[in-house]
Amino acid sequence: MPVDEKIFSEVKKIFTAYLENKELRKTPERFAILEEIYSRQGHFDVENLYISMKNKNYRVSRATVYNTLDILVDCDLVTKHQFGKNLAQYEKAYGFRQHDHLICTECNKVLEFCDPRIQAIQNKVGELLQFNVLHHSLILYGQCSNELCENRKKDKLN
Amino acid sequence: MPVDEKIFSEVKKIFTAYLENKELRKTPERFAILEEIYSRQGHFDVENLYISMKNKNYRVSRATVYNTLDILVDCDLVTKHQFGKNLAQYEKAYGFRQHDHLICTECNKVLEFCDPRIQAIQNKVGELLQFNVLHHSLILYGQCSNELCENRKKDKLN
DNA sequence: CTCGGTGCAAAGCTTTTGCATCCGC
DNA sequence: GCGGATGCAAAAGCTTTGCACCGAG
Repeated sequence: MPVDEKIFSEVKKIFTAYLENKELRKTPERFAILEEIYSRQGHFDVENLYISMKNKNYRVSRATVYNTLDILVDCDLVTKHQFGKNLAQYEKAYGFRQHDHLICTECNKVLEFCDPRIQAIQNKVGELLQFNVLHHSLILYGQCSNELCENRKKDKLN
Repeated sequence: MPVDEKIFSEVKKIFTAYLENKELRKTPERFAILEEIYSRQGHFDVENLYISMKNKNYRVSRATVYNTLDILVDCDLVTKHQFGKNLAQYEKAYGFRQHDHLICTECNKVLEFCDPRIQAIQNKVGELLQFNVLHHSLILYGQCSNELCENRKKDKLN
């Protein structure tokens, strides 16, 4: 079984268990959305996802996409990001290493990185301020190196 | 001179220099907005700020508030946050220690903290990925201790 | 006097809501 | 069959835009 299918079957089990536990209905739309998300690469927003499903002639509404994403975020199968814009970005979360983001303020490129010290900070701050820290969001903003930054290339041409 | 007035006079100088450097006009609205921001405590959103100024019978428009906030964020006198909601939160940034945030997912309380290791992470990741990291946003999400969490208190009463 | 900035209102976008219909349990 | 979930469209909420007028340089 390919890695992706293996992950998807695990994810489906987790989602099923979560829905049963919360006494929510196991509708075909919810599983179709989950499948669509896990077949994608990288970040996406609600409109992307909605259009993709429409293009596959799947009958869904935006309302259901929003509803299902909320549930998937709740059960940690999907992560929601607010990268400074007013458009929520989402990302599949199971079976992929937890990571943080680095965003180029010039070309909007998003890179990912991991640093174990963040976990340490999370623990220390939680202890200090008596908070039960469950998750975090760390975004570094800057400019990527000249060779890679598309906007700077354009600037040079002008 | 009180601390706040001293800070405000410094901030005004910085803003003036920035506007001159960028060849932007030094309009009374821009300085009134800056003053209103620096006379506030904690976080605020555009509507808060707009209403406050209206209540003081100052004639401003939302458009000007948005425009001026963009400029103030550009020159680092104001910080913009997206705390997971689709409503931008702002905060004065000069003369106050740089810090990060801890948000209670139950009662939405926002605490602040500092940890020098974040600077180290920022430097290391920047070097590793060839990024010129300029600033960051770290938000920890969790639940505050029972005694402090208003929502849990309410839950207990019900 | 010029043209950037402002106020106001309208438009734009993302997200939420209301309601009739549908279908999982 | 009941009541939660869905689809659709309308509404809501934040932000941006267009345009006439104002005023900083």
